Order: sequence, then structure tokens, then C-alpha cells
Amino acid sequence: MVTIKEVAQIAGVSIATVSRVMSNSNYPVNQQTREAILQVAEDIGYSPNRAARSLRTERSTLIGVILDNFSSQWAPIIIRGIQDVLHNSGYFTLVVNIPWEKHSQAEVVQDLLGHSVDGFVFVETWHPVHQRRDMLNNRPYVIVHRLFHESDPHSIIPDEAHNSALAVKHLLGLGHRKIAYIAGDARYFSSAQRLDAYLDTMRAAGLGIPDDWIAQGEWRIPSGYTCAQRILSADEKPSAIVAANDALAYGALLAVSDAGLKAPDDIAIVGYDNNDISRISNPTITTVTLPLFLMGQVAAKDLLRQLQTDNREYAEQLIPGELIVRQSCGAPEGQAVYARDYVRDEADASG
Amino acid sequence: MVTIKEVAQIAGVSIATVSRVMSNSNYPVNQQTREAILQVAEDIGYSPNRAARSLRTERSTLIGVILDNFSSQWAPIIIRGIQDVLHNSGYFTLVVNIPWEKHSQAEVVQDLLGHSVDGFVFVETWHPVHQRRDMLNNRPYVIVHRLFHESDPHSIIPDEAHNSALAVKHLLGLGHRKIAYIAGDARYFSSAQRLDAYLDTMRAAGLGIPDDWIAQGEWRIPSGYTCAQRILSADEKPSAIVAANDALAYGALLAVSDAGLKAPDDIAIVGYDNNDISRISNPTITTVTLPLFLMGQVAAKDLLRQLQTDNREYAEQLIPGELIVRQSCGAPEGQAVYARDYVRDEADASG
DNA sequence: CTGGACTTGGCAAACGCTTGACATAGAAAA
DNA sequence: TTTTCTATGTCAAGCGTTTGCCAAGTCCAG
Repeated sequence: MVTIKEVAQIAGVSIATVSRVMSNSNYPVNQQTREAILQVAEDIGYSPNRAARSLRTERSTLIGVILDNFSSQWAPIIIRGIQDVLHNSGYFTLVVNIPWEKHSQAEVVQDLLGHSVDGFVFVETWHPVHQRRDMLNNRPYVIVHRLFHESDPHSIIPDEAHNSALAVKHLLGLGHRKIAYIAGDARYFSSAQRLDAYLDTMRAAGLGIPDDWIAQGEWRIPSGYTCAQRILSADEKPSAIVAANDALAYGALLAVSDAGLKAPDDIAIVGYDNNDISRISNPTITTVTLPLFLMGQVAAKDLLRQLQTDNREYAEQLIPGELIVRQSCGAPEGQAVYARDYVRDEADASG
Repeated sequence: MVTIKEVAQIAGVSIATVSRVMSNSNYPVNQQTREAILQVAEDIGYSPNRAARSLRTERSTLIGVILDNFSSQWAPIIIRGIQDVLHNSGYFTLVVNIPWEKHSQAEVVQDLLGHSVDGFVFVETWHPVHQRRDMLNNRPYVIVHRLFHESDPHSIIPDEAHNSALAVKHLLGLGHRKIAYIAGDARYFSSAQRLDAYLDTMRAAGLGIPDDWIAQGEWRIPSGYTCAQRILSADEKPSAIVAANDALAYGALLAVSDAGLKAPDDIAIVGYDNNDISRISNPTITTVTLPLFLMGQVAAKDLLRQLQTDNREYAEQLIPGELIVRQSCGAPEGQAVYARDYVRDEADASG
């Protein structure tokens, strides 16, 4: 192992000086000396021993990342966003997957603290972390894509209201007035947010919604199918359906097809999530992106802020997504049409 | 921070004794003393400082996991397999994503070594690691799903030959004799392996293959479409197509449909990968699984073996997948039909 | 009763690094 | 000249553990 001593010896300075250079301390060091040291370090392949540094400084440049479910289609993208920022700031991440059912989060947190992690990121967690803040040994934390209902000032979540409104406004802009809705699993607070955004946007446009235009689904394809069937048999036929996610939209597409109708000609459909299914289905599904990579980046930056400053202002951050226009809505592809005219209060939809 | 000293003080022994108890050393310690120490440790919430331990022992219970591409649909599953084993053995993983283009792997390895990682796992790497073994500071390593061509005794890869043969044999078992093939991107060695398995299996069954039954694709849907078109215009029409992955199979499905034919009635299709597309498409696609989770587990176990024993026997390990019967092949769903009768040499297909 | 073997436990030296305290040299101020 | 200041470095303590070595106690055979 090549140590600081060897660097010091070769560079002809003391280890203290080398240390100050290597750790970017703002202690004044002659520019020539500094460069010489860096050169030697590179030449002999020196990189500081983290254990020694960590022992001394009580910091580890390690961040614990805790997932409730690594199998989620979103988690890997969020993690990439987190790492994108953290790695560039010299931090490594200790990623741990704990299935929610195991309820062993406290234990894992304990183990991570044993590794002196400087902070925590919780990804897609069902655990209201702030209730067990003591457990974190006062280390800073941040939550990306919280799944529990109660708000948390340390969380970064998608701007569901904004995103859902995008879908509805797009259809309004295309001239649709009769827009039905297939809701997601009610246990997720995002379902309620998306549904509310639909209701609000319709109301803002001055449009009424018969009861049988709203169907309660639960995220998956078969549910989208049956919900769409119910909506298609409504007294007054809608001309468009917004689904709370792409799987539901795809199920709806199948139901429309089985009913002898054609999307988007007979009925327009918009989904949410921009996952593979929306790219592959026929017709492809117009949808709204979840800004996952960005959310990860924002979370990581916020954690760095907590680590580097004494700024203690916290507020839940909402990250807006974008509309992706494909075939299922009937608009020219790639072109978003917003219903500015039909939405009275545009102010809160910006950003 | 509660240290070993406090435990020693309260338990009325020296820190040496506490250390020997806490680290499960097999140094003899009186049973009563041992229990008393453990009790005190638990009471005051002591857990050994990893940095100090690591500094002293030059081991960290940290494993570096290096990905060429975290966005791959396979990587997250492999990682879960790795972590499943490693976490249960008290190791944490430092997962790092390095896009291949950056060529900065050496640097990242350097940084990970700075964290004293005990070993490395390379996931889906294009780097022939063994050529730079010195770079790893003699730490053990293992490769899961290597992408470079040259073999490496430390790698765990899918048993492509076995898996591809499964698909072909299944069709043979269903009575097909005219089986065409859409190959994957030739830059991947797995493409060649899959193609060879197809050729071998057909040959073993004593069946000839006209040149225009084999089309060179490159993994993605449009390529599957054009390849299938070419195959469908062959002088002698095949009754089935095996594709090197599900995207190609899906593209083929579209081509078949556009040609006014119906799968599986007019032509049977089998894919490879078992990804979302094969579950969603209509008809759903019969496919072969890539045993990713298992591969991750095997890799982790192999690394543990290297860490814990002095067994230095290495051999590339091939992990077999399974056939998943869906609609596109025409067999009753969920029921695999193997062509035992038509394959002369069954021996090498077992396992 | 003595000597050896075994059991149990303590001492203290590292491990590689950071950092407060101190040293030196040269320049400017008095 | 002496003092003070700044710029640049060095010294050395100490972070919490592990572990080789030694010491003391206990037991048993001779």
C-alpha cells in the first residue's frame, strides 16, 4: 500500500504538507510545492486511505442509500441520478435494498452507521423516516419519491398535480371536452394527487364530470381493461380517457380495441410514467414523464447542501415532468398541445 | 461515540479482551467474561468503529461493484442477486456506474481501493479485467455477464448454448422442421453463441437450413421487423422463427402481422430474455429466461469463496435459464415441449 | 513440592491520516 | 537594529482497533 509517507519522502516535504494538499485544505501551500506533490501522488498511484482519514475526521464520504424495493422500475434511475451528483463530489454510496415487509430498516441503518455514513437517502420508502430521526444518529437525510402519505420536508417527489394537469390540458387543447379518468391504487398518495389534478383541471375548464367517467383502478393492465369497459358503457360516452399510469392506459387500449373501437380515432387515451409499455404498444401511448433522474440529482444536491452548509431550510420539493406526445391521443406526434384557453387559473400550473 | 474503552471499563476487563470478543476471534475467552462483555456492549449500544478496524486489519467488509451500464435492464437484477448473498454475509457493496466510453475504470478502482474494498464484482463489463489484474491490488474479483469476447475464468455467464437450444428444441418438439433464425448484434459474443446453438441443434436434428432463413439483426425492434420480412420472403417459407432476443421477436411479430399472417397460427415465434415486451405483446411471446438473479448470487458466493478460503480453482461458470411458454409458439401456455426425439446428442444440453 | 502445560487476560505498538501548535525565513514596519 | 507580520512548513498527538508478546493463574503429573 502506498502511503502519504512515501509521497512526502519523494516530494521532499513533510506528510502534513502532503495531507493539506491532498485534502484540498485551504491552508496556504506554495503553488509549486502543491503541484509537485500532486505529480508525485499521481506517479506512484497514491490515494489516501479512507479508513485512516475517516478514523481521524469522523467523516467517511459514504452515503447510505436505502431502498424499499430495488425491483421497482423507477429505483435504478433515481439511483443513477443520486450517484451522478454524489460521485462527482467524491462520495460513494452504500446501496441497500430492504423489502418493506421485513421491517428491519432500523437494523440496516444501524449497520450503515457502523460504517460511519455521513448521510442517508431513502428511495421510494414507505417508512415515515422523520418519526425515527433519532435512529439516524442526527445524520442528515433526504427522501426521494416517498410513498407514505404524510408530508416530509426532506422529501423530493414528482409534481403530480402539475404532471397530471399536463395530460388533461393536452386533451382539452385537442378539443376534447368529455374526458374520463382511470385512477391508480388508492393506497398510494400519488393516486389521490393525480385524480385531484384531473378534477381540478376539468373544473377550471368549467366542465362537468358524470360519476361513471371516473373508475377506480389499481395500477395494472387488467384493472385498466375493466375500468375502461365500465367507462365505455357510461350513459354519456367520453371522447378521451386519462389513465393514472401507462399500464392502465394500455389495459384501456385493449378494452377499446375489444369493443370494436379504435384509438385515437374513436377515443383518445393518455397515460403516465413513460415506461416501455407506452413506447411499444400499438398505438404508442401519449404519456407524462416522471423526472426520476432529476429527482435523484436534486435529492443528492440537497443532501450535499445539508452536509456542507448550516442552512436548515427544508421544504418538500416538487419536480415537474413533461408530456410526451405519441399516437394514442390523436395529436401530431411530438407536439404538445396545451389548453391555455380552457384553463382559467394557469398560474399554479407553471414551473 | 461509544468506544471499546468504555465497554472494557464497565465490564472490568482490558480492551484487548473486548476486542477479541467483539471480533469473534477464536482466541480463548472465558465464557462468563464473554457474555458479560456482550451484555455491556448491548446495554450501552456499542458497535465497533469500522474505520479503526479497517485501518488496522486492511479489510473493510466492503465490496466494490462496478457496472459499465446501470441503465441496462439486467444490471439491477444482477445486483440484487449479488447483494442478496453479500449482505447476508455481513458485506456491504459500493456500487459504481462507469459508462464504458469514459475509460476511467482504473481511476474508480483506485478510489475503491482507497476505501479498502475487499474484492470486486464487475457487472456486464466490456473490460477484460484480467489484463489489468495488478490494478486491483491483488484483490479477488469476479465478473458477472461479461460482454467482451475473450473467456475469463473468473466470470459467470448465462449458458447461452443451453438456453438457445431450449427454444429450438421446443419448436422441434411442437413438430416444426423449418425453423428460421434472427441473430443479435454481432459485436456481442452472446450473439454468436446463440446462433451456434441454433445451428448445432438443427444439425443434431438432421435438418437443413437454407441461407435465407438466417438474418443478421442487432437486438432492436426495427431490426427484428426487417429481418422477419426478409425471412418471410425466402424461397422456402419457414414455419417458425427463433429470435436472439424479445425485441427482435416482437419486431418479427409486427412484420408477420403486416404481412397479413397470424402468429402462432401461420408462423411460430420464440424470443429470448423474458423482458416486459414478451409479457405485454399480443400474442405474448414464448421466451427463455436469463437467470440474472441467480448469476448475481453465484458471483457473490464465488467471491466469498475467494475471500474465505485459499481455494484457487477457477472456471468460467455457465448458468442455465428456462423456457417460458406463452402464446407466440402455439403450444399450450406454460407447458414446455422438448424435442427429445429429434436431438441426437442430448448429453451436452443437460444441467 | 516442583515444573511444565494450558488457560486467560493485559500491555503497548502499530495502522495512515489530520490538525493544532509551533518553527523558520524573509519582508516590512518601527 | 529590533520587532512584527506573513507565508510556508514541520512536529507530534491522537483517532479506535487489532494482535504479537508476555504474565499470571490453575491444574496435574512426577
